[in-house]
Parts: sequence; structure tokens; C-alpha cells
Amino acid sequence: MTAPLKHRTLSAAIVDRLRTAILDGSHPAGTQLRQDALAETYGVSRIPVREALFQLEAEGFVRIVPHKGAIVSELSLEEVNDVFDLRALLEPRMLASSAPRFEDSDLAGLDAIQGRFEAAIAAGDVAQWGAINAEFHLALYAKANQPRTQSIVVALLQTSDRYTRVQLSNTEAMGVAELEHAELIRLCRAGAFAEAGRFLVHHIEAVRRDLLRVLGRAA
Amino acid sequence: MTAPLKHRTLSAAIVDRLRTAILDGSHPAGTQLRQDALAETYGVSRIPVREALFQLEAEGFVRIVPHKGAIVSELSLEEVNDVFDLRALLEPRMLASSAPRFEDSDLAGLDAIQGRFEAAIAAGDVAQWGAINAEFHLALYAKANQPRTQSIVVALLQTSDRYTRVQLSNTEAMGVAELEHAELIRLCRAGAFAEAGRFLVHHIEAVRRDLLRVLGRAA
DNA sequence: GACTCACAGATTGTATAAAATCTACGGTGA
DNA sequence: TCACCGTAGATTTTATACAATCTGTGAGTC
Repeated sequence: MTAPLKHRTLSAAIVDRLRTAILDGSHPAGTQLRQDALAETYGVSRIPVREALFQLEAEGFVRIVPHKGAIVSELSLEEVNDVFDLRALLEPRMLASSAPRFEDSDLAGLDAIQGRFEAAIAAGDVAQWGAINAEFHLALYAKANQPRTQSIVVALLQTSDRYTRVQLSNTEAMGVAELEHAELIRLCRAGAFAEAGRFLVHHIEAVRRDLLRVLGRAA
Repeated sequence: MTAPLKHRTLSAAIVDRLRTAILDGSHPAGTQLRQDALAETYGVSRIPVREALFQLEAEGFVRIVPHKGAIVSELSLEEVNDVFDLRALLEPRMLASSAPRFEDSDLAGLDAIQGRFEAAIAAGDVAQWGAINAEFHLALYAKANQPRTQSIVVALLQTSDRYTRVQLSNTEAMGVAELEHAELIRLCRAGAFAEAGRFLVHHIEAVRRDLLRVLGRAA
């Protein structure tokens, strides 16, 4: 009943499964996650569950109150804007450092990811969409050589994924994102790095606007 | 033998004590931390030690390899620059959002922290220096309303503390920081927020330069 | 009637012990 | 001599059991 087990430890596997469950709405914001129940659900003891919850707290998915438990964190409008502000600030900086170092193989890798992205959209595979989108963005920054920023952006992309799934990913917005990704590849291949950076900001802001519109309080 | 126990759980207490031990050099970079040994040292079982190590991994202090153990993370030049770039990028943004909302009580709070800062420097209390410095910076951003950025900056300040302690905090640099903090308070009180932001960048860059000089490879 | 306190149930936190995994060493064979 | 394999020891990971903490309910008192 479980995925093809590619993790070194049970804890790591539970992290992935729990994160997915939160992302796809199985545990809505505000839900209290009981260690005992989760342990039984996944057929393990409470120890790996505890460790998974702590990891997810570090990633911002849950809030842990000592002796009370873990609560799936709320998605405040405040934090949406903060997260997208951060992305608009950090991602162009990474791209500027990474893109000039691209080899042909890096660009080919981007093409490959873009292909899988298109396939996922065509298939309407919402679960895959967020993961491949994050993979694409991270591939853009592969050569940036900014380790701390990288780990921050990984977390930001995960949070973005969670937010965007709230709106159940209307296919239209996904199509726009697909085109914008293609344009990003084109600009990088052409060596128009500054232009690519500006377009990346535009791309991130477009996703934010879509999200805010669906949240019903465009700001 | 332990501090006045102000934590809700043992794990949280161990996190603090382990972090302090890494900060003050008791566990140099590259050291392998064995759960068993740590548990005995602190007189607890291995469970809270494990959870503390995972927390410290999220904070960037150690690197955990499954089934191998936790290693105190190295301080690469690459990451020094990344961390200070991030600070120079994120902290002014927080200040710009926070400072205009300051009440008299906020400024008074800054004065109080500054007083303790001066006392710690006069007493040559290196251990306190980093903590109070971080407290001061965070107080500057108290009204920023940027929750995600806040948690990131908390981690960045902790990492900065670790780096700066490597150089054993020459008192001269500490005096400069003290004067710059005073200037920051003055500018905020005068309502010169843009100027305060520029000065904050200058302050952060000054700390970086000092650090890089001591590391022997000014870049 | 409102407040305080104590107890019971539930849940989390920690200790102890068993299982799984890794590393290093030594033997065996080509 | 070198490479390969298996075993032993050490270390981490997970399970089970116990202790501590919190929450809510109800009796008792002012």
C-alpha cells in the first residue's frame, strides 16, 4: 500500500507522506494531528511520527505546542504575501548567479523538465504539477552556489505549492505558467540573463496575483 | 549543573545547550556527535538528544547522515557570503516595514537592549554578545509583520553569531557595532527610516568585512 | 449562582530495550 | 598482491513501556 520505498529511514518516508497529505488537503489547516492516530495509520510507532512532525514544523507546515500537539498551520494572507515577496527577492538573485554558468547539458535538463511539466498539465495531474514546478525552478538555480539561499527557496517553493493547491489549480493558470517557463528557458539559452531575471519576477508575481484573486481579497 | 530550567521540554533544553556548545567551540566543525555520548553527558536518554539534533540540523548547525550520525557543519567561505548577502537583503526590508510603526515603548525597549549590550561589552562577556546583538536586531523588526522572513532572519543571526565567534570577537569590532546600534536607534527615533535602512546595510557589511579579514581571505 | 479545586481521561514526553544498518577487519581465493 | 566476501562490533533507528502534563468535568464552598 505504500510507495516504492526510496527513503533511508521511516521518519523520512513519513515526512514525505505527511507533507503530501497536508498538500492535497487530507489534513486541512487547523487540524490537530495526533501522534497515536498517525502512527496507527502508517503502521509504525510514534517515534518516527514525532520526528516527522518536528521536521514539518521546521518546514512551516505545522505548529507544535509542547504537551499539546501539532496543528496544521494556517495560511494567512500576511504569510502569502511574505512568501511571494521573498521569492521575488531571492529567486532572481539566484538566477543571476546561476544562469551565466549554464552548460548545454543544464539547458537540456530544463527542456526535459519542461516536457514532463507539459505532460502533467495535459493529463490534469494536479499532484505532479507542484512538484515539477518546484523542480524546474530549482534547476534554474542549480549553478548558483548559494547553499543557504537554496535551502530557503526549497521551503518557499513547498509553501507556494501548498497555497496554490488551495485554489485547486485552475488549468488556465497552469497553461500560463507553462508558457512562462518556456520563455525563461528561451531567454537563458539566448544569454539574456538580465531580461530573464525581470521575466522571472513577472512570472512569480503572476502566480501571486492568481492566488490572491482566488483567495478573494486581491491586494 | 544546569541552567535555571526555563524550557517546557528536555528536548528544547538540549537544543539550547548543544547550540551554545557548538557556538563556543566545544564541538568544532567536523566533529561527529554521538547520541550515546551526548545523552550521558546531559544525563538524559537518547530520544531528546535525537530530537535536538534534528532541530539543529534545521537551523544549519549540523548535518545528519542517516545511519551514520550528526556532524557539526563546516563554515565555508561560500556560505559566509551567502548568509551576509541574505542579511543585507532581508533585514533592511524588515526595518522598512517595522520602523514606521514604532511606538515610544518600542524605542525605549531598544534603548534597554542597547544598555545591556554596552554592559556585556564592557564586561568582555563574549557569550552574551551574540545573543544580545541578535535580540537587538530582532527588536528592530518587531513590527514588520513578515512571519516567514522573521523566522529566516532568526536563523541567519544565529549562524552569524557562530561565524563571528570564530574570530573570538575582538573588542574593537564590538565597540564599532555598539556605536552603529546607537546610530540606528537615533535614526529610527528621528523618523529617518530610509537613512536607517542604508545605515543598516552599512552595519551588516562592516561585520562581514571584519569577519572576512579575520578569516584571512578578504574578498 | 459563580468560583475554586481536585480528579479522571487523554495526549504528549521520556526512558529502556530490541531491531536494522553501517564500518572495519580478517580470511579466502584468484 | 589484490579483490571479494562475510562476520563482529559499534551506532543509529524503531518499538514498547512508563512518566509527566494538560484539559475538561463535577462536586463543594462562599
